[in-house]
Amino acid sequence: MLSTKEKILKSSTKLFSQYGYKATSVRRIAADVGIKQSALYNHYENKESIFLEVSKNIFSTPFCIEDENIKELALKGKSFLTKYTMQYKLLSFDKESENMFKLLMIELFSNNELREQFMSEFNHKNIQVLSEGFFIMMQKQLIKQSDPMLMAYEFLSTLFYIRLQITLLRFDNKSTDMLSTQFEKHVDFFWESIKM
Amino acid sequence: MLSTKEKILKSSTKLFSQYGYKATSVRRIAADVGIKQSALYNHYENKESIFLEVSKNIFSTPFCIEDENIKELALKGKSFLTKYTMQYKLLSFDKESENMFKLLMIELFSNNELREQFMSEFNHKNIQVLSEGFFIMMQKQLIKQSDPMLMAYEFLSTLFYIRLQITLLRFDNKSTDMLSTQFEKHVDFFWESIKM
DNA sequence: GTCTATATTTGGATAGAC
DNA sequence: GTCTATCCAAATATAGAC
Repeated sequence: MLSTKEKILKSSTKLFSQYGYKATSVRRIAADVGIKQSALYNHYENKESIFLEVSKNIFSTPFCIEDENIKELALKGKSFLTKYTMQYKLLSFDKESENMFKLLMIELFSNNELREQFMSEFNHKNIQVLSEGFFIMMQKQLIKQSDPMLMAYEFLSTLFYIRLQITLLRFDNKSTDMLSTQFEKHVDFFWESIKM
Repeated sequence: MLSTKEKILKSSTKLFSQYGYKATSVRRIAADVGIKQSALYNHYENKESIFLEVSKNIFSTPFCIEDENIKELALKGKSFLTKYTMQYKLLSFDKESENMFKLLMIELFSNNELREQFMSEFNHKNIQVLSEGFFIMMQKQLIKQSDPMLMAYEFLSTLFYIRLQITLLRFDNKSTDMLSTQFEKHVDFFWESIKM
Protein backbone atom coordinates (compact mmCIF):
# COMPACT_ATOMS: atom_id res chain seq x y z
CA MET A 1 0.00 0.00 0.00
CA LEU A 2 1.41 3.33 -1.09
CA SER A 3 1.13 6.51 0.90
CA THR A 4 -0.63 9.42 -0.74
CA LYS A 5 2.69 11.16 -1.26
CA GLU A 6 4.06 8.11 -3.02
CA LYS A 7 0.94 7.87 -5.14
CA ILE A 8 1.38 11.48 -6.17
CA LEU A 9 4.95 10.82 -7.20
CA LYS A 10 3.92 7.80 -9.20
CA SER A 11 1.04 9.50 -10.96
CA SER A 12 2.97 12.67 -11.70
CA THR A 13 5.90 10.67 -13.04
CA LYS A 14 3.55 8.94 -15.42
CA LEU A 15 1.83 12.12 -16.52
CA PHE A 16 4.90 14.35 -16.74
CA SER A 17 6.72 11.78 -18.84
CA GLN A 18 3.74 11.55 -21.14
CA TYR A 19 2.74 15.19 -21.56
CA GLY A 20 5.63 17.20 -20.14
CA TYR A 21 5.57 19.78 -17.39
CA LYS A 22 3.38 22.49 -18.85
CA ALA A 23 0.76 20.24 -20.33
CA THR A 24 0.26 18.30 -17.12
CA SER A 25 -2.11 20.07 -14.75
CA VAL A 26 -2.20 19.55 -11.01
CA ARG A 27 -5.89 18.79 -11.39
CA ARG A 28 -5.05 15.90 -13.64
CA ILE A 29 -2.43 14.58 -11.26
CA ALA A 30 -4.91 14.78 -8.40
CA ALA A 31 -7.54 13.01 -10.46
CA ASP A 32 -5.10 10.25 -11.30
CA VAL A 33 -4.21 9.85 -7.63
CA GLY A 34 -7.88 9.89 -6.71
CA ILE A 35 -7.95 12.97 -4.54
CA LYS A 36 -9.02 16.57 -4.96
CA GLN A 37 -6.56 19.02 -6.38
CA SER A 38 -6.23 21.06 -3.19
CA ALA A 39 -5.20 17.99 -1.22
CA LEU A 40 -1.97 17.83 -3.21
CA TYR A 41 -0.77 20.87 -1.37
CA ASN A 42 -0.67 18.96 1.89
CA HIS A 43 2.16 16.91 0.41
CA TYR A 44 3.99 19.26 -1.93
CA GLU A 45 4.45 22.99 -1.80
CA ASN A 46 3.51 23.49 -5.43
CA LYS A 47 3.60 21.97 -8.90
CA GLU A 48 7.25 22.84 -9.37
CA SER A 49 8.30 20.91 -6.29
CA ILE A 50 6.46 17.83 -7.52
CA PHE A 51 8.33 18.05 -10.78
CA LEU A 52 11.63 18.50 -8.98
CA GLU A 53 11.02 15.30 -7.07
CA VAL A 54 10.18 13.47 -10.27
CA SER A 55 13.12 14.83 -12.22
CA LYS A 56 15.53 13.76 -9.50
CA ASN A 57 15.07 10.24 -10.78
CA ILE A 58 16.06 11.06 -14.33
CA PHE A 59 19.77 10.83 -13.72
CA SER A 60 19.67 8.63 -10.64
CA THR A 61 18.83 5.69 -12.85
CA PRO A 62 22.14 5.29 -14.58
CA PHE A 63 22.24 6.59 -18.10
CA CYS A 64 25.50 4.93 -18.70
CA ILE A 65 27.33 1.90 -17.48
CA GLU A 66 29.14 2.14 -14.16
CA ASP A 67 32.86 2.41 -14.75
CA GLU A 68 33.67 0.00 -11.94
CA ASN A 69 36.03 -2.45 -13.52
CA ILE A 70 36.35 -0.84 -16.89
CA LYS A 71 40.05 -1.61 -17.20
CA GLU A 72 39.65 -5.35 -16.91
CA LEU A 73 36.64 -5.29 -19.19
CA ALA A 74 38.36 -3.30 -21.89
CA LEU A 75 41.08 -5.94 -22.11
CA LYS A 76 38.49 -8.35 -23.40
CA GLY A 77 37.87 -6.21 -26.46
CA LYS A 78 34.53 -6.84 -28.03
CA SER A 79 32.98 -8.18 -24.82
CA PHE A 80 33.41 -4.74 -23.34
CA LEU A 81 31.34 -3.19 -26.09
CA THR A 82 28.79 -5.97 -25.88
CA LYS A 83 28.37 -5.63 -22.15
CA TYR A 84 28.17 -1.88 -22.36
CA THR A 85 25.58 -2.04 -25.09
CA MET A 86 23.48 -4.71 -23.42
CA GLN A 87 23.22 -2.57 -20.29
CA TYR A 88 22.20 0.29 -22.50
CA LYS A 89 19.64 -1.90 -24.20
CA LEU A 90 18.21 -2.95 -20.86
CA LEU A 91 17.73 0.69 -19.93
CA SER A 92 16.08 1.40 -23.25
CA PHE A 93 13.45 -1.24 -22.66
CA ASP A 94 13.02 -0.77 -18.92
CA LYS A 95 9.69 0.94 -18.22
CA GLU A 96 11.04 3.22 -15.51
CA SER A 97 14.12 4.28 -17.47
CA GLU A 98 12.03 4.71 -20.56
CA ASN A 99 9.78 7.21 -18.80
CA MET A 100 12.77 9.13 -17.52
CA PHE A 101 14.28 9.23 -20.98
CA LYS A 102 10.98 10.38 -22.45
CA LEU A 103 10.67 13.12 -19.84
CA LEU A 104 14.21 14.22 -20.54
CA MET A 105 13.53 14.46 -24.26
CA ILE A 106 10.28 16.35 -23.76
CA GLU A 107 11.82 18.88 -21.42
CA LEU A 108 15.19 19.11 -23.14
CA PHE A 109 14.53 22.50 -24.68
CA SER A 110 12.42 23.96 -21.86
CA ASN A 111 14.49 23.07 -18.84
CA ASN A 112 17.98 24.51 -18.63
CA GLU A 113 19.08 22.25 -15.85
CA LEU A 114 18.00 19.07 -17.59
CA ARG A 115 19.75 20.22 -20.72
CA GLU A 116 22.98 20.74 -18.83
CA GLN A 117 22.64 17.39 -17.15
CA PHE A 118 22.00 15.70 -20.46
CA MET A 119 25.23 17.10 -21.79
CA SER A 120 27.28 16.19 -18.74
CA GLU A 121 25.63 13.07 -17.36
CA PHE A 122 24.68 11.48 -20.61
CA ASN A 123 27.07 12.72 -23.22
CA HIS A 124 30.33 13.51 -21.47
CA LYS A 125 30.17 10.72 -18.94
CA ASN A 126 29.50 8.07 -21.56
CA ILE A 127 32.12 9.46 -23.90
CA GLN A 128 34.63 9.42 -21.09
CA VAL A 129 33.99 5.84 -20.06
CA LEU A 130 33.94 4.60 -23.62
CA SER A 131 37.05 6.45 -24.71
CA GLU A 132 38.89 5.08 -21.71
CA GLY A 133 37.95 1.62 -22.86
CA PHE A 134 39.01 2.29 -26.43
CA PHE A 135 42.28 3.79 -25.24
CA ILE A 136 43.14 0.62 -23.38
CA MET A 137 42.22 -1.52 -26.37
CA MET A 138 44.50 0.54 -28.55
CA GLN A 139 47.37 0.13 -26.13
CA LYS A 140 46.84 -3.61 -26.16
CA GLN A 141 46.72 -3.58 -29.96
CA LEU A 142 43.23 -5.04 -29.94
CA ILE A 143 41.90 -2.30 -32.19
CA LYS A 144 43.28 0.08 -34.77
CA GLN A 145 44.98 3.30 -33.74
CA SER A 146 42.64 6.26 -33.79
CA ASP A 147 41.29 9.01 -31.58
CA PRO A 148 39.57 7.27 -28.63
CA MET A 149 37.24 10.21 -28.07
CA LEU A 150 36.11 10.23 -31.67
CA MET A 151 35.59 6.49 -31.57
CA ALA A 152 33.54 6.83 -28.39
CA TYR A 153 31.44 9.54 -29.99
CA GLU A 154 30.79 7.42 -33.04
CA PHE A 155 29.85 4.44 -30.94
CA LEU A 156 27.60 6.33 -28.54
CA SER A 157 25.67 8.32 -31.12
CA THR A 158 24.20 5.20 -32.65
CA LEU A 159 23.18 3.86 -29.24
CA PHE A 160 21.37 7.11 -28.59
CA TYR A 161 19.63 7.11 -31.94
CA ILE A 162 18.38 3.56 -31.49
CA ARG A 163 17.09 4.44 -28.04
CA LEU A 164 15.31 7.51 -29.33
CA GLN A 165 13.60 5.50 -32.02
CA ILE A 166 12.57 2.79 -29.58
CA THR A 167 11.14 5.42 -27.26
CA LEU A 168 9.21 7.05 -30.07
CA LEU A 169 7.78 3.75 -31.28
CA ARG A 170 6.76 2.69 -27.80
CA PHE A 171 5.20 6.09 -27.21
CA ASP A 172 2.79 5.22 -30.00
CA ASN A 173 2.46 1.62 -28.85
CA LYS A 174 4.06 0.49 -32.07
CA SER A 175 6.18 -2.60 -32.45
CA THR A 176 9.91 -2.32 -31.84
CA ASP A 177 10.65 -5.66 -33.47
CA MET A 178 12.67 -4.05 -36.22
CA LEU A 179 14.92 -2.42 -33.66
CA SER A 180 15.21 -5.20 -31.10
CA THR A 181 18.41 -6.59 -32.61
CA GLN A 182 19.77 -3.24 -33.74
CA PHE A 183 21.96 -2.93 -30.68
CA GLU A 184 23.67 -6.25 -31.37
CA LYS A 185 24.08 -5.40 -35.03
CA HIS A 186 25.65 -2.14 -34.04
CA VAL A 187 28.25 -3.84 -31.86
CA ASP A 188 29.08 -6.34 -34.59
CA PHE A 189 29.37 -3.69 -37.25
CA PHE A 190 31.43 -1.41 -35.09
CA TRP A 191 33.77 -4.09 -33.89
CA GLU A 192 34.42 -5.24 -37.43
CA SER A 193 35.33 -1.66 -38.27
CA ILE A 194 37.85 -1.11 -35.51
CA LYS A 195 39.38 -4.48 -34.70
CA MET A 196 42.97 -5.15 -35.66
CA MET B 1 8.05 45.25 -46.45
CA LEU B 2 6.21 42.30 -45.01
CA SER B 3 2.45 42.05 -44.78
CA THR B 4 0.97 41.59 -41.33
CA LYS B 5 0.24 37.97 -42.11
CA GLU B 6 3.84 37.38 -43.09
CA LYS B 7 5.02 39.11 -39.95
CA ILE B 8 2.81 36.83 -37.88
CA LEU B 9 4.30 33.79 -39.55
CA LYS B 10 7.80 35.03 -38.96
CA SER B 11 7.24 35.90 -35.31
CA SER B 12 5.35 32.74 -34.51
CA THR B 13 8.02 30.64 -36.19
CA LYS B 14 10.62 32.25 -33.98
CA LEU B 15 8.58 31.86 -30.80
CA PHE B 16 7.23 28.36 -31.46
CA SER B 17 10.70 27.07 -32.22
CA GLN B 18 11.96 28.62 -29.02
CA TYR B 19 9.23 27.73 -26.53
CA GLY B 20 7.08 25.16 -28.28
CA TYR B 21 3.38 25.30 -28.99
CA LYS B 22 1.89 25.31 -25.51
CA ALA B 23 4.32 27.74 -23.96
CA THR B 24 3.89 30.29 -26.73
CA SER B 25 0.85 32.50 -26.18
CA VAL B 26 -0.96 34.37 -28.92
CA ARG B 27 -0.44 37.49 -26.83
CA ARG B 28 3.28 37.07 -27.12
CA ILE B 29 3.10 36.49 -30.84
CA ALA B 30 0.99 39.61 -31.24
CA ALA B 31 3.38 41.62 -29.09
CA ASP B 32 6.30 40.42 -31.20
CA VAL B 33 4.50 41.41 -34.38
CA GLY B 34 3.57 44.75 -32.85
CA ILE B 35 -0.21 44.46 -32.90
CA LYS B 36 -2.87 43.64 -30.36
CA GLN B 37 -3.72 40.06 -29.73
CA SER B 38 -7.22 40.27 -31.14
CA ALA B 39 -5.91 41.52 -34.46
CA LEU B 40 -4.29 38.14 -35.09
CA TYR B 41 -7.72 36.68 -35.64
CA ASN B 42 -8.16 38.78 -38.76
CA HIS B 43 -5.39 36.71 -40.35
CA TYR B 44 -5.64 33.29 -38.77
CA GLU B 45 -8.65 31.43 -37.46
CA ASN B 46 -6.93 30.44 -34.21
CA LYS B 47 -3.64 29.54 -32.61
CA GLU B 48 -3.71 26.04 -34.04
CA SER B 49 -3.93 27.28 -37.60
CA ILE B 50 -0.92 29.53 -37.07
CA PHE B 51 1.06 26.55 -35.86
CA LEU B 52 -0.08 24.47 -38.80
CA GLU B 53 1.24 27.10 -41.18
CA VAL B 54 4.55 27.18 -39.32
CA SER B 55 4.93 23.43 -39.12
CA LYS B 56 4.37 23.11 -42.87
CA ASN B 57 7.89 24.43 -43.27
CA ILE B 58 9.51 21.81 -41.08
CA PHE B 59 9.72 19.21 -43.78
CA SER B 60 9.60 21.49 -46.76
CA THR B 61 13.15 22.52 -46.02
CA PRO B 62 14.88 19.31 -46.97
CA PHE B 63 16.00 17.22 -44.03
CA CYS B 64 18.02 15.04 -46.26
CA ILE B 65 19.90 15.34 -49.49
CA GLU B 66 17.92 15.21 -52.71
CA ASP B 67 18.46 11.89 -54.37
CA GLU B 68 18.82 13.45 -57.81
CA ASN B 69 21.97 11.93 -59.19
CA ILE B 70 22.73 9.53 -56.41
CA LYS B 71 23.92 6.78 -58.74
CA GLU B 72 26.70 8.81 -60.27
CA LEU B 73 27.67 10.22 -56.91
CA ALA B 74 27.89 6.84 -55.23
CA LEU B 75 30.40 5.69 -57.82
CA LYS B 76 32.81 8.25 -56.43
CA GLY B 77 32.85 6.53 -53.07
CA LYS B 78 33.93 8.79 -50.26
CA SER B 79 32.93 11.95 -52.12
CA PHE B 80 29.36 10.78 -51.93
CA LEU B 81 29.52 10.63 -48.16
CA THR B 82 31.34 13.92 -47.99
CA LYS B 83 28.83 15.71 -50.15
CA TYR B 84 25.93 14.19 -48.28
CA THR B 85 27.39 15.17 -44.94
CA MET B 86 28.29 18.68 -46.00
CA GLN B 87 24.72 19.29 -47.07
CA TYR B 88 23.63 17.96 -43.74
CA LYS B 89 26.12 20.22 -42.00
CA LEU B 90 24.84 23.23 -43.90
CA LEU B 91 21.31 22.48 -42.70
CA SER B 92 22.55 22.09 -39.15
CA PHE B 93 24.01 25.57 -39.13
CA ASP B 94 21.37 27.28 -41.25
CA LYS B 95 19.24 29.53 -39.05
CA GLU B 96 15.96 28.61 -40.73
CA SER B 97 16.61 24.87 -40.72
CA GLU B 98 17.88 25.05 -37.19
CA ASN B 99 14.61 26.55 -36.00
CA MET B 100 12.63 23.89 -37.79
CA PHE B 101 14.76 21.16 -36.27
CA LYS B 102 14.37 22.70 -32.82
CA LEU B 103 10.62 22.91 -33.26
CA LEU B 104 10.52 19.31 -34.38
CA MET B 105 12.46 18.17 -31.33
CA ILE B 106 10.32 20.21 -28.93
CA GLU B 107 7.06 18.92 -30.35
CA LEU B 108 8.24 15.38 -31.08
CA PHE B 109 6.38 13.83 -28.17
CA SER B 110 3.35 16.11 -28.23
CA ASN B 111 2.48 16.11 -31.89
CA ASN B 112 1.55 12.80 -33.48
CA GLU B 113 1.82 14.06 -37.01
CA LEU B 114 5.28 15.51 -36.54
CA ARG B 115 6.41 12.28 -34.97
CA GLU B 116 5.20 10.30 -37.95
CA GLN B 117 6.85 12.69 -40.33
CA PHE B 118 10.09 12.49 -38.43
CA MET B 119 10.10 8.75 -38.84
CA SER B 120 9.23 8.81 -42.51
CA GLU B 121 10.73 12.04 -43.80
CA PHE B 122 13.85 12.08 -41.71
CA ASN B 123 14.65 8.53 -40.80
CA HIS B 124 13.33 6.35 -43.59
CA LYS B 125 14.05 8.74 -46.41
CA ASN B 126 17.65 9.27 -45.36
CA ILE B 127 18.19 5.59 -44.72
CA GLN B 128 16.84 4.79 -48.15
CA VAL B 129 19.01 7.27 -50.01
CA LEU B 130 22.11 6.31 -48.07
CA SER B 131 21.63 2.59 -48.38
CA GLU B 132 21.13 2.97 -52.09
CA GLY B 133 24.48 4.69 -52.24
CA PHE B 134 26.18 2.02 -50.14
CA PHE B 135 24.62 -0.72 -52.25
CA ILE B 136 26.14 0.75 -55.38
CA MET B 137 29.53 1.11 -53.71
CA MET B 138 29.41 -2.54 -52.69
CA GLN B 139 28.62 -3.61 -56.21
CA LYS B 140 31.55 -1.63 -57.49
CA GLN B 141 33.75 -3.14 -54.80
CA LEU B 142 34.55 0.26 -53.37
CA ILE B 143 33.56 -0.81 -49.87
CA LYS B 144 33.33 -4.03 -47.90
CA GLN B 145 30.33 -6.31 -48.22
CA SER B 146 27.74 -5.70 -45.55
CA ASP B 147 24.08 -4.83 -45.08
CA PRO B 148 23.55 -1.47 -46.82
CA MET B 149 20.61 -0.60 -44.57
CA LEU B 150 22.62 -1.24 -41.43
CA MET B 151 25.48 0.80 -42.80
CA ALA B 152 23.12 3.64 -43.62
CA TYR B 153 21.66 3.50 -40.13
CA GLU B 154 25.10 3.63 -38.55
CA PHE B 155 26.13 6.53 -40.71
CA LEU B 156 22.97 8.54 -40.21
CA SER B 157 22.70 8.15 -36.46
CA THR B 158 25.94 10.00 -35.87
CA LEU B 159 24.88 12.82 -38.18
CA PHE B 160 21.72 13.16 -36.16
CA TYR B 161 23.51 13.14 -32.85
CA ILE B 162 25.94 15.84 -33.94
CA ARG B 163 23.06 17.96 -35.16
CA LEU B 164 21.17 17.54 -31.90
CA GLN B 165 24.21 18.61 -29.92
CA ILE B 166 24.81 21.61 -32.13
CA THR B 167 21.18 22.63 -31.75
CA LEU B 168 21.35 22.29 -27.98
CA LEU B 169 24.54 24.32 -27.73
CA ARG B 170 23.23 27.07 -29.97
CA PHE B 171 20.01 27.13 -28.00
CA ASP B 172 22.09 28.23 -25.03
CA ASN B 173 24.24 30.50 -27.18
CA LYS B 174 27.22 28.34 -26.41
CA SER B 175 30.14 27.79 -28.71
CA THR B 176 29.95 24.95 -31.22
CA ASP B 177 33.67 25.07 -31.97
CA MET B 178 34.23 21.61 -30.60
CA LEU B 179 31.63 20.20 -32.97
CA SER B 180 32.36 22.23 -36.08
CA THR B 181 34.72 19.63 -37.53
CA GLN B 182 32.85 16.64 -36.12
CA PHE B 183 31.03 16.05 -39.38
CA GLU B 184 34.27 15.81 -41.33
CA LYS B 185 35.81 13.56 -38.71
CA HIS B 186 32.78 11.33 -38.92
CA VAL B 187 33.12 10.92 -42.68
CA ASP B 188 36.83 10.15 -42.37
CA PHE B 189 36.32 7.66 -39.58
CA PHE B 190 33.43 5.95 -41.31
CA TRP B 191 35.12 5.74 -44.66
CA GLU B 192 38.22 4.17 -43.13
CA SER B 193 35.94 1.59 -41.55
CA ILE B 194 34.13 0.52 -44.67
CA LYS B 195 36.50 1.08 -47.58
CA MET B 196 38.01 -1.94 -49.33
C1' DG C 1 -7.57 45.85 -40.26
C1' DT C 2 -6.74 47.39 -35.73
C1' DC C 3 -8.36 48.77 -31.52
C1' DT C 4 -10.82 48.37 -26.61
C1' DA C 5 -13.60 45.67 -23.97
C1' DT C 6 -15.17 41.47 -22.52
C1' DA C 7 -16.65 36.64 -22.38
C1' DT C 8 -14.99 32.12 -21.26
C1' DT C 9 -11.97 28.57 -19.88
C1' DT C 10 -8.31 26.61 -17.61
C1' DG C 11 -4.97 26.15 -14.25
C1' DG C 12 -2.36 27.19 -9.89
C1' DA C 13 -3.01 28.15 -5.26
C1' DT C 14 -5.36 29.37 -0.58
C1' DA C 15 -9.08 29.45 3.33
C1' DG C 16 -11.63 27.21 6.34
C1' DA C 17 -15.02 23.43 7.65
C1' DC C 18 -14.86 18.65 8.94
C1' DG D 1 -5.47 15.00 5.45
C1' DT D 2 -9.25 15.67 2.63
C1' DC D 3 -13.01 18.21 1.25
C1' DT D 4 -15.80 22.44 -0.76
C1' DA D 5 -15.55 26.93 -2.04
C1' DT D 6 -13.16 30.57 -3.80
C1' DC D 7 -9.53 33.61 -5.55
C1' DC D 8 -6.39 35.04 -8.95
C1' DA D 9 -3.80 35.00 -13.11
C1' DA D 10 -3.17 33.85 -17.75
C1' DA D 11 -4.68 32.50 -22.00
C1' DT D 12 -7.92 31.77 -26.07
C1' DA D 13 -11.37 33.80 -28.48
C1' DT D 14 -15.28 37.09 -29.76
C1' DA D 15 -18.06 41.63 -30.23
C1' DG D 16 -18.39 45.91 -31.77
C1' DA D 17 -16.53 50.81 -32.28
C1' DC D 18 -13.47 53.36 -35.33
